[in-house]
Amino acid sequence: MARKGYDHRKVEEVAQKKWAGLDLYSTDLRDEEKEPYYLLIEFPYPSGDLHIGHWYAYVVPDIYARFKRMQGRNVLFPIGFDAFGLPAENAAMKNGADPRRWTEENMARMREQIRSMGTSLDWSKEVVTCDPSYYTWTQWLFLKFFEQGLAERREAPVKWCPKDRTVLANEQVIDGACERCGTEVEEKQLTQWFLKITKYADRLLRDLDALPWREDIKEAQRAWIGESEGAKLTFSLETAATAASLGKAEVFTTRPDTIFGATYLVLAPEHPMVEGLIDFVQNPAEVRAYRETTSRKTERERSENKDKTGVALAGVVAVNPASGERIPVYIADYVLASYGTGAVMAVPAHDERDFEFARRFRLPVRHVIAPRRVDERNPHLPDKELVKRNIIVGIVRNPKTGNYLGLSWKKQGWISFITGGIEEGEDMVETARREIAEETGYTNLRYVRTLGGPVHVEFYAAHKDVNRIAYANHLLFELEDETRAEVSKEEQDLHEALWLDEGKLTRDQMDHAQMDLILERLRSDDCAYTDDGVLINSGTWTGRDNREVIWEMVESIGGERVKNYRIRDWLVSRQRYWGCPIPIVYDPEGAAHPVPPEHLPWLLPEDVDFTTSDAAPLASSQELKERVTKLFGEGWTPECDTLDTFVDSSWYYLRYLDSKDEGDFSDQAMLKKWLPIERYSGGSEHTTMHLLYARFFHKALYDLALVPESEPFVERYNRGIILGPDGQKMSKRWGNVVNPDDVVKQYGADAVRVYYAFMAPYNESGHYVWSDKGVESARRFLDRIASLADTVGDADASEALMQMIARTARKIAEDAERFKFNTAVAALMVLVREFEGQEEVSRTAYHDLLRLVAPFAPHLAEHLWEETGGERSVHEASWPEGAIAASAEATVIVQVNGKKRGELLLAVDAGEEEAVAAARGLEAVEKALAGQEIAKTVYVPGRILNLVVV
RNA sequence: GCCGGGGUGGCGAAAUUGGUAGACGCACCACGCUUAGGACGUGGCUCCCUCGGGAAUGGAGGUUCGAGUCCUCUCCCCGGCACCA
Repeated sequence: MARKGYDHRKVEEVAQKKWAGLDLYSTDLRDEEKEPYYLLIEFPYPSGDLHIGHWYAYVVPDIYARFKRMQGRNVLFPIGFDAFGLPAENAAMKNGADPRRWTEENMARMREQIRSMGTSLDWSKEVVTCDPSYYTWTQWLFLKFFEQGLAERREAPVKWCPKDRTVLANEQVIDGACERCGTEVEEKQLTQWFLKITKYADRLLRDLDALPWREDIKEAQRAWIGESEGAKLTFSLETAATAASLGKAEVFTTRPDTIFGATYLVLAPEHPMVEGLIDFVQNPAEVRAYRETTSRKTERERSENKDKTGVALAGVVAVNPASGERIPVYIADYVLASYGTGAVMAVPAHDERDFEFARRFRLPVRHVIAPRRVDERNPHLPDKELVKRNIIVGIVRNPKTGNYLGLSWKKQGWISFITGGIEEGEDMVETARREIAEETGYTNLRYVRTLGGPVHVEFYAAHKDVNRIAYANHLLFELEDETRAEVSKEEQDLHEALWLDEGKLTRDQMDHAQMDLILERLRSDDCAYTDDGVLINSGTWTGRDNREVIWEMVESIGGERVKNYRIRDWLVSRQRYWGCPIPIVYDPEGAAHPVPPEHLPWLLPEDVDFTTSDAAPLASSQELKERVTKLFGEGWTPECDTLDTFVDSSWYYLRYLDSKDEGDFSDQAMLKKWLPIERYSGGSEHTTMHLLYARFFHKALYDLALVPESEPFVERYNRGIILGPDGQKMSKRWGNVVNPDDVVKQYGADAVRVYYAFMAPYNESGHYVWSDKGVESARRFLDRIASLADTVGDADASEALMQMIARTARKIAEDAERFKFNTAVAALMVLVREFEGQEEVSRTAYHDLLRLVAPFAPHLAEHLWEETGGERSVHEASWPEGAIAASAEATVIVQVNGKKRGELLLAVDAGEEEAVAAARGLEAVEKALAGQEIAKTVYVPGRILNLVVV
């Protein structure tokens, strides 16, 4: 091994020049021979500070692009720049630079850096979103949306970032703070442009199912869209005193089955009806004050403080459409104006939030769903009379000992709490006191509380010979002292009282099928029961299963079955300069009109003072004002907001297919040929933003017949995150940012590529600590491959080596499909070791090796290919898929009772008898058998032989 | 809290989908080369051990000839959503 590594700088420079000379990476989109493969990576924002983590995003997909080309596919692997955005503007404000120049300088630098990685990206189709030739089509598409009613201007509460001085989309607000700068967002009522993504919520959700994406990505989108199925129910509002009609309030609920338990109604403070109702309430000042306070609260303040607040609309009542009951009406900020109908029917017995509110405002709790428990030890018997009863279960605790009072049933051997039927009109607490006294003698009891609502318990009551349904009400008492009255002879014959410690309170010990609920309710203070069960106190529905009748109930009260979504319309207006101008003008009356297509691109003005303006910077442009006046007339005014940059990036992948076209946004024939994109690789931070927006855009364009498919991306891969060498997120603040230029200077681009490929599987959400040692190790591996060149000769390669090459080629191809380049590189390492064992390496074999190495280390492979007499470029060579001969022999693992005791080299078609005989020849096997008889043998030819001796 | 994804050596990870657990690397240890260090080479490297083996894939059970892989329960970590009715 004479060679001590290679001169990577020279090798890289020469190779990159050679590829440029051969024009290897300009994809011919119209090629008819090769099958197309569209591989997409998220195009970068030209921030100017490309760190080593960015390499991960480019070089690993590049390995795949190169591999696919060698497999004979016509690979489209394009790139561009997402070039509008705030940082350019902020830099401009800070340094007085021009945003366009700042952006262009950064792009120039990044093009060089990305090329230096040895990427095979196709720059000939580059798109730059801030170029008028691009954004003219962004504007054109926006106007298409406008024509379809998918772009709409309306007043709405919006999230405002005071630091960036612009509104934000919901997706850009994280925990009530601006996603970009962390400033707490404010809520403002503004007139803004929205794209109606909510119209597509259902399809965005449904179409996810068929996509072969990772489940966590799909789940994140599902959660973001947030579908819930329920009903809209209408409550009439009237004055309490005179029953004069005050209109109708529509509520959205997912639990219309609990309608009989609605004990009050809540409107969001911002609900449009409230304004009108104020005239009729007895406490208008209070209502106004509450609305004022809530409107001043930020999103974060509202969600941080979950204590319920609200104000009654005194004198207003709502009529329950199911029961006709009149119930009070409140406004409270736990009801959101922006979700559902902005109004809810409150069912404290079966909704935790309503329960909390009811407790605070002392509103009644009415149970209408009873959990169902069936006593499996005592099930209903056929042909027995069914008797329903309301009962109490008296639970008596002795606070001194912590024990509970039970009854031991003499004949039956049961242990239970004290139970008894409630007579018509009898008070439950009185019933319980009476029963406890009669059955146990204890009379000095303090009533503590009732444990939740009634429980529906089904069992066969042997002593009465009937099938029973008991609605059990659990009442908790505490023993005040041991005072005991005498217990009658009859009762004493049936059972005797005994004290149970807490550990005895289990279903195993106690004769109550509802023990789980009793324990749960004893442990924590009672709260809402939100599960399913049997309807009670619900008029004619009483006794029915809630899920069975839920939609019948909706129908019977004139409700409407609807789906509701958490996702809100996409707010796209930005009060910033460096973005795509919204191609809208306003007539003197203030009505919005599209800028006619002949005036596109609707250019971003340049005479803008964006450093001082507090409103939209475009408002300061004289040129824009004059332009509008000139084209549309006196009194017409421009739209001064720009579009969210996520609009620009929602369709860029379509533009790659015809990036220079001045007559259309893309090319229909090419869209048909190249869509959908086979694989889209990016970062997890875009799951509920870019990725969702792009899917929405694509569906809207599909409905406009502008694209041929309704989903843009077949597969989506989210890569892991590269941490600094200290295990922290790379950041200038920590001083742990790894500079790619330094690393590449020392180890070479190929070493970094191999390091990233080998580090871990790509499509996983892991965090990986950057390690110089890892790159060093990758470099050592490359040096070994380079050293092999010195041993290349003209001899033929052994069949064994050629077989190993073929198997490795297949292994890498399989791993590459799943982006598991870590195991692919491992296989290459094993193969290289095999090469190192040869005295002379055959040229053909070595060239095969270089072809396998080429996607990973494209520069070195090219250099060695040329050095050892390869033609043109290794990157034009095909993937070496040799035939793999079936091997005649295989290692069979010999086990005794499932434990490995040895191995055998056997013909793959060896029979069981032969295998057993051979195995018995192994000393370790005989020893393990220890003379015992073989009861059973399991033989999988070519794999395993298990001898079982009981 | 709800939903999703995961827990395998000191670390990154493998494991033909029920058939040799830890491939391939990093780090570490020993030896060799060397004046020395580095680089390189050879070997070792889950734990325990009386050197025959034994235990081990977060934990506890189960199914199976055989379980990292399948089932039940449970603990922990990561991600998403969260006053969404």
